[in-house]
Amino acid sequence: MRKNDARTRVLAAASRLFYRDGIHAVGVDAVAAEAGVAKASLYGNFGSKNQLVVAYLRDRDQRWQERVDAITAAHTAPRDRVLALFDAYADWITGDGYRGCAFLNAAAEFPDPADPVREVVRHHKAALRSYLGAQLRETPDRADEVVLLLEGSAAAAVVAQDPQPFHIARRLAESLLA
Amino acid sequence: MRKNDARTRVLAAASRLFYRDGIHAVGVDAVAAEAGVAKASLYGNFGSKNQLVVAYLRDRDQRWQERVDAITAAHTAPRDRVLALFDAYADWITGDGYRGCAFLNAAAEFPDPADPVREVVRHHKAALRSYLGAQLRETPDRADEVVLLLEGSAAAAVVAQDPQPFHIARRLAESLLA
DNA sequence: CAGCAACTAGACAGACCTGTCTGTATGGTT
DNA sequence: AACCATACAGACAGGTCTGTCTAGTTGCTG
Repeated sequence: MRKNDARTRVLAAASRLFYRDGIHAVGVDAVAAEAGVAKASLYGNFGSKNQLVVAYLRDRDQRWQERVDAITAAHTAPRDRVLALFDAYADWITGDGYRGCAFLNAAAEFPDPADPVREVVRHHKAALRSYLGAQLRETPDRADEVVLLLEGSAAAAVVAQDPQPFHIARRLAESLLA
Repeated sequence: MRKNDARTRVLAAASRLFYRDGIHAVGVDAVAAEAGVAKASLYGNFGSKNQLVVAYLRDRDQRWQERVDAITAAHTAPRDRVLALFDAYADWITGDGYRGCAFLNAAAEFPDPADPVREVVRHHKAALRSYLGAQLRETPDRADEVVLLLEGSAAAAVVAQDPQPFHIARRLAESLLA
């Protein structure tokens, strides 16, 4: 087996299970089985379940940044880029298995603000704010408002099980950025 | 001990612990101990932990409705009533122990949309939508937008540990309702 | 070819979980 | 006064959790 292959597969399995079922609800045995990997390899690579959770969120943050970059590349005007984000979020719920923002879900399961998990969550949200701030640098207040619309629609879509919140948010964002 | 006293105390203890630490992280022994009640009384009154969780959320929903009614009573104009909601939310985070919306947190811990827990969550959000719809019945689109702003700011405030999201959302709501 | 790092399966300890059960005490109602 | 629903404390069963450990296997590298 190639070096770090076990690590990669554990991370992929953790991402699927933690996101789908919730973090506390998934044991390390389940992650190892889903990855097709021995538990010792999981502990050898990550040290503890908590560190695996942090790695899972960091990985997800990185993949999210890459997706945002891909969306950015397809448009030039800041306004189009931001609106494309709403479309991407709406597409996200259309494919099944939508469970909302993995970072907000993790924050719900880890109450202590000093927990390393919460630091990753803050980092992710800061990155979102930073991206929007860069796109809308001439109207910084708009960036904060768009963040609220994105977070709100992601949360509302979980309950509604429907992309409509994204459509409402997008329409509102359109008029905000007019 | 008076009839149903144990039930009331269990519900109060569950509300404290489930909200503060998360539902999966709190065992029934901890709830019984916090309530100063025997575990058999807990099971006699609620049947199972899952049913206790449902009762906890229903109770919270009811208390929330009462608070909203109190806020409503202090204002007459629909616009003032809605804006007062944002103020109440901002006050909420100012007192410590803020952990966001208990219903969104519960939804994060109970992934199955068919779970009774999720039904209570949908009921709560429908009540919020219904309240705003009644206040803003002449501009129903505004109601959906205000819901997004409230949900978004509640979620963002958890991560930020700061009432600023509520201020931003309130400012945006003000201009929406102008 | 030898050695080493990373993998494998699986048993194990110790803690915690939910839910049940036994047996006793107590307060309100008839 | 007698009864009964409800409360109590706490042991218990059966399962799952995290994390460790043993022992054997595989595959790259010098």
